[in-house]
Amino acid sequence: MAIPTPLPALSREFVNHFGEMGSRWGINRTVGQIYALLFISQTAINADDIADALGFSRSNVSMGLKELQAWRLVRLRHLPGDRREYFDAPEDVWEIFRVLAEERRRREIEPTLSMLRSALLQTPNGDAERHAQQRMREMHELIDRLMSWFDDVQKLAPETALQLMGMGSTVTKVLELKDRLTGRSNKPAAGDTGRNTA
Amino acid sequence: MAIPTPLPALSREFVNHFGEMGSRWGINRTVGQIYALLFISQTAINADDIADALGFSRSNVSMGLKELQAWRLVRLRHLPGDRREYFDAPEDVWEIFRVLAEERRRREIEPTLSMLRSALLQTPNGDAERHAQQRMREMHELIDRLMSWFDDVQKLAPETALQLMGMGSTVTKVLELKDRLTGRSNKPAAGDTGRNTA
DNA sequence: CAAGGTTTTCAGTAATTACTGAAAATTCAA
DNA sequence: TTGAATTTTCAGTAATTACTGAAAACCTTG
Repeated sequence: MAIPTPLPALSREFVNHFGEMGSRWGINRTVGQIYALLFISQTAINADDIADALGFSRSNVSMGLKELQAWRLVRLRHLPGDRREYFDAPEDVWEIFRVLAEERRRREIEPTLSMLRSALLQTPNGDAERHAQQRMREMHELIDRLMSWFDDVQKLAPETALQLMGMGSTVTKVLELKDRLTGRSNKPAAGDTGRNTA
Repeated sequence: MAIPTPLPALSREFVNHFGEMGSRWGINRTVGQIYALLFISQTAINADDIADALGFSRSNVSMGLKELQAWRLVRLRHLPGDRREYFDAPEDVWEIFRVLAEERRRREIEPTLSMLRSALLQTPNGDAERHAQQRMREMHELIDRLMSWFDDVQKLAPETALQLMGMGSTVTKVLELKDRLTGRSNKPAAGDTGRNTA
């Protein structure tokens, strides 16, 4: 179509917001807007329509879609009798969150974990390095715990996980009870990951 | 000192890594390196020493420290008999994580929540907008749940929270038990936040 | 396998962000 | 209050990242 259909006001706001927030989230304006558009769209759309709707060049949309695919946030679809590629965003918002968390972990956390692991294997030279290494150990330990806990939560089915979300205070109570029953301190021994396999 | 003391190899690696990852974490190289240096440092250090150690201009360090203070990741100290400002990073890594999560939430999530809230108040025009609004509702609901759950966890003392981290699978078991006892479905009614106030 | 439709690549350019040095502002002690 | 020590600001420049248009590559099907 020659004159691109302007987005309705509500959608426009949403799309613009994602564009602006993009930089804070580590993606660029284009990518943010494309994702927002796909997220609220009722049907799968093709690259030309996206370019029209958002006023980006076709090549920019192509790159943006590539990045969104790398993030596993959009799916490539094919419509019968149409050679063009259509895209949509998965429906289940919990699943979207899970994928996002997984990708961020892979890109933003794993590299640091592996740097820390290698640093912890080295022999420190002098007092300053010994202290530095100790700090790295503390950081590694924290990330490690956060990650294995996240693994556990991630394994849960969506409904169970959502239910867990609402149980913060309840869980505390359970822990208190457990402590009272077992009458032990919470402090795990050094080197213990603290994970409960029961 | 005229010739800046070169950082020991181990520290150098850590600092460089934080510099490189900085862009993925939404901070720049300078800020990442400054934070890394403070994190592993045994003592508080002043801006000139940071500039020397990392080879940045004094003004760049000043800006970097300002940003780290805005993130509440570093503290300003004063040494008796020295007019210069010294900085250090809080010790407790769990506390650091908490502050970081809080700040990211404020900067990266709250603006979106408030945009969504305002969008949900509007009256949709036509089918497309109605669907778009429904999607926004789903997104809002998810974020809302994640955040109130995070509030709960955040209230816990460090030891308890760390312990919770190790309990993912156990918590699932508790939920299963509860369901078996009460014999009800997990699906909360629409509009229900699902939070358990018990 | 040729042609038309479609997507991707990439070199060049625009826009944004990071960094510096010099100057201004601030702080504190004398 | 002055001035030396220190920090902050900011205009200019460097470096990086985003975006475009044109051309190349990649299909599909006639």
